[in-house]
Amino acid sequence: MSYDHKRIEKDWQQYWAKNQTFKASNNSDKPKYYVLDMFPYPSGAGLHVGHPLGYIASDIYARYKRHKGFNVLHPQGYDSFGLPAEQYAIQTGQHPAKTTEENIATYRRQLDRIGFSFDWSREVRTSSPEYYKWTQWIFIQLFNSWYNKDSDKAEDISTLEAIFEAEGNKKVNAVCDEEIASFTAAAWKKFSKKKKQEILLQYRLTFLSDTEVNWCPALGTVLANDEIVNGVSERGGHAVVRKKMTQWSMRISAYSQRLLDGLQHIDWPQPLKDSQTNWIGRSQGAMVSFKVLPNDSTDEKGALSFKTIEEIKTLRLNTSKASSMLWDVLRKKKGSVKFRQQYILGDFITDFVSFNKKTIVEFSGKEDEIARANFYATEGYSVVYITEEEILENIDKVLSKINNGIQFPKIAEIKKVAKKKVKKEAAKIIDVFTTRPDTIFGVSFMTLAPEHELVSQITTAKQQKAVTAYVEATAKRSERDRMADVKTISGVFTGAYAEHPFTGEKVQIWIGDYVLASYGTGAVMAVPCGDQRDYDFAKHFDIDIPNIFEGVDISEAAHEDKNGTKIANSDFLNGLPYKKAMKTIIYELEKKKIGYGKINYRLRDAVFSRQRYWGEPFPVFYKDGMPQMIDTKHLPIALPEVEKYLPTEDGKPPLGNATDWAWDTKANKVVSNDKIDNKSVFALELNTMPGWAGSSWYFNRYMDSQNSEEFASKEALDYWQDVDLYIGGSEHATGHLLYARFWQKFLFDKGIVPVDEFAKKLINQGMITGTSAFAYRYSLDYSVSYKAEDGRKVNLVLKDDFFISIGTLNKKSGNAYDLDGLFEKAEAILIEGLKKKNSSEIQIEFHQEILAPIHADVSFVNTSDELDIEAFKNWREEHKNAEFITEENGTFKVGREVEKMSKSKYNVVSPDAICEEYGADSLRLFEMFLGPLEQSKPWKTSGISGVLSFLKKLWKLYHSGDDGAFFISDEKANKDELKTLHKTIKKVDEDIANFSFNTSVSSFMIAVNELTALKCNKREILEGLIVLISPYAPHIAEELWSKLGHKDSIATAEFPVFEASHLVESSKNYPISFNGKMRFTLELPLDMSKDDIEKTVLAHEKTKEQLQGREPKKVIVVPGKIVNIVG
RNA sequence: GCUCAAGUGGCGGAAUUGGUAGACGCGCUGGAUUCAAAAUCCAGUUCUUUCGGGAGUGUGGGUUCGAUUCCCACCUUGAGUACCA
Repeated sequence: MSYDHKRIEKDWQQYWAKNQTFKASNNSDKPKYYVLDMFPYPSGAGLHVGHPLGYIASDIYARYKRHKGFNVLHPQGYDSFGLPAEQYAIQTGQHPAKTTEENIATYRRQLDRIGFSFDWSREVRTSSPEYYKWTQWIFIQLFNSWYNKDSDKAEDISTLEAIFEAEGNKKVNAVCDEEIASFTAAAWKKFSKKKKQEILLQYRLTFLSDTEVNWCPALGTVLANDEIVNGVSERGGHAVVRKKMTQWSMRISAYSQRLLDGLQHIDWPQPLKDSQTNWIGRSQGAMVSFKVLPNDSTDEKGALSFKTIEEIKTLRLNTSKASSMLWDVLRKKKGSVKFRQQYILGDFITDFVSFNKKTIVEFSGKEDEIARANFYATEGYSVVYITEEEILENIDKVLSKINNGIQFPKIAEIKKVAKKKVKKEAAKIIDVFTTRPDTIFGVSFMTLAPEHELVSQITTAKQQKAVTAYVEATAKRSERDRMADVKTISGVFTGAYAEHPFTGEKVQIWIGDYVLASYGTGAVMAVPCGDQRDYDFAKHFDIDIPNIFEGVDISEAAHEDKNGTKIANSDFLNGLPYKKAMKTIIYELEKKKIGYGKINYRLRDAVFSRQRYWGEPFPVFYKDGMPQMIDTKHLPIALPEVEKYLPTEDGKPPLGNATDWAWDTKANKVVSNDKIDNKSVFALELNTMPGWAGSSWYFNRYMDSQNSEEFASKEALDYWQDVDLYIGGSEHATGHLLYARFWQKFLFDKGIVPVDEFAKKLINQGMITGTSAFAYRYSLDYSVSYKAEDGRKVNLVLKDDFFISIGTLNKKSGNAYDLDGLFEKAEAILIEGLKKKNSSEIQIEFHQEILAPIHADVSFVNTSDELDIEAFKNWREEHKNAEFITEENGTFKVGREVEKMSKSKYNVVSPDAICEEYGADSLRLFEMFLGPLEQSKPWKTSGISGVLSFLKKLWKLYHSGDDGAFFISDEKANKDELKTLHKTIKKVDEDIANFSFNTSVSSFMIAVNELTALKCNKREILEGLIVLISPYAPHIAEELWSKLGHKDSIATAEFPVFEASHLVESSKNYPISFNGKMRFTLELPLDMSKDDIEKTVLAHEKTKEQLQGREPKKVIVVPGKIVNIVG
């Protein structure tokens, strides 16, 4: 009976499904073990052989742990919200849920075929309402929480309200918006309900704010930082621009330090930890305040000159094209909204104003913007800023922006502006963050980001023009441009000066785009002698470079090394090394109240809104412009049906197309938009959650995935605790893996989960790349000219394509293949043809020889790299008549190159085809055998024959009867057989502990080869052997196990126990080396003494031969290991 | 630029508390079986050689009786990051 993988694998897969062999129990006497894979996004293309690599590894581990007596949780599910299904919906109109459902079915079929031991009863799908009910629930928990820095954890918002009630917000130490005005308990009590909500919103862990976001116009959505690669969208490579929008954000920054600290307690790959550390970007330093000196000439920054009625009339006539376009639309606005153009309000002329809606529409970038904004704010107007470009680009969007502004007046902005007004009246201060406050005496200028709010206020009249031009130029430059030329130094002097806080000297204030508005305070104190960028800037603009380092030459470059140098020319810091100087200066700054020690993080709060359809809807409605959470007992808020999946015409997200998307607070259900009255029925949030929402907590849901009452029961959470082993790709380092850690810490703070890190150990599996096949096309152009009978000269241009086999190609020297034979042939054909035309003078000219590699589908290539020419010809019309120049033996060899596995490169190999031809066990073994799990390695189908023949040999060991019948002897095993078995047990135990699966496979091969040589068919050996192999090749293992007479699945059979006694040897084959080079070996007893070994070796004739009469200088004997003779 | 990882036969890779480099497999070569092919089995396969041997783990140094393994410098490749003050 021969090995029939198809029958065996089908039978056992059915058996496992029927008996629920891998269903994990939530209570067991066994110790628990949780093995998790990163769940897949079910794409339309299905799986290729690269995808299951990690799943196979985790499955082997899970099965191994079951053999070792653990209660194993090994679940699987789908991260099924996402862009591709939505893009497909936009193109075809097919509902993303349907596409997703179909793709999941394909995935499931493919996964089942590989024989994974998943507990499918716990499957989750992020897009199913039963699941996202709890994603919404977590969102509400975040909304109802604030971060208390004193207790260093998230707390319920009610504790914050209690504090406000009792003592106002002065003593509150929270992670919150930076600009919150302080208030007393009495003031708090007097605030309106709305005002209270506004204030609380600034403290919540998920909050609404106007943030600069990465807007991708092509995708019509906002992207997170980690979704942008090289300045373009990760998906599709579309341009990304900065844009201000009202968005939900997650206050992940509150957890910066804890996310950093937590890394020390988890066993994750160092490169991954490094990249998270890098992403969080902690830097220790100090905040320092610099006072801006008043400008010498104060007249030019004063109020606006008043304009006469005549002037205004002229203004109205001379409006720009964009302005008149907008006015044309605004004047027609229906209902209560009535706009006026160029209307005087106080000292200012508004662009457009609506009195009854208290809304002003202004073109951005007015010179007196701050003064205006202050005035408008104090008068209670909300301002919508627009630009000419926006109008010209899409006037409908501008209109919807204005509508939005009317509907939801921007509270935050009014507040900020109001505060700015207060600030403006006081002395202007530039705050900077620096990691080197110890170099403060080396400050010779300051640089502000062009976007810095003070720029417009401090610039002198003389510099105004240059500064405005520079600010505008920078704003226009895309992120990509700015990134592309890092080398160019640019900047402009503002004309203003700051006062050095210690020396009192005047320090020039510049603006420059090397300072980023989004990091620190958007301003730096420049120390050219200690920072290369400041140095370059100073050199470029000829600014002083004072040296404050003892005995360091700074004539060529800045001195950035902080250790081993002492500070000089720095008053009280003179002679101090870095660490002491840091301490001293921070002490001085704090004493003078002009600064303080501070730790800064690069990690930004995460934008949580997406303008998409296929994502979790927010459980949020808007009342009086303020977001309100829907009571958790009414969850889930199901995704509404829409007719179109694109954004609406007025620029709202796709959910704006839904007709039933309003919340009835009396009936507590979603109702038709018609019913919105803003009394009891309100508009629901139109954004959806980002892709990372559902994946940030799914590992907890698996513990109790069918629970409809709770996120997961306390018992389940307490039992499973956390993931013991998590396997997935390294591409999620700063996305999923950071967000998931953040949510876990939050849930831990709230007492919902028992641990604050969700995965103890994580392994990044490498990528399996494809091996593309190439046929080389030789393109030949030749022109023929001849004189026809009538005397006319005729030119013919002909073209021929040939494919050349790589072997033939390589045999030829030089860079081009010698095509003499072909030319002759072509010539003959032509001449033959032309003769018929009775031409006399024929000239043939060969023009071009182009050699181009063409991808050939890897399925046309056999194990010896030979192309199936017929299949290749039929594949593409243009190759149908091409000629093939083959090897001498008539075969056609393709060229090979390793590339990423992708459809467009025709190198994708599907696991289905492999399972069909070689079987799932072969696939599993081969993927492991390819190389170390964490390494990326190329797939080459030809290699799989090795593991298949291993399985056949294994099968034969158990079928040594006549005609290959199953035959096992109950005889006692001999020493050699036991040695082979126990050697293998030891190796496999070690390998699995080190996740070195590739070497276990080779030790199985060695074991089977040895046992075959020993003609071993003994139960004592073969029962143990098959349990060893079962995690790797479970189907054949089950089959042989049942043939051995077992009624139960092999899944929980006890793993054989290693006994060292079987490996004890009595002698050792010593390598005898001379000067470290091994020359021969010598079999000696292991209990021989050092001296005896030395004597025996030196007496050996081969030693004498090697020494050729010389006396050995030294003899090194390491018993049991080696003998080395130094001559 | 910075950070990290890795460089070993024709190919995937094995060997590190420093101790026989190339396990295991692919491919290739020869042979057996076969009318033939597939499958299977046997032998060989780092390079070089005057068949005694010699050289050899990216390059150049160093430590050591002994280095793929440890140290220093450099080169190459891959990944991440990008003016982070």
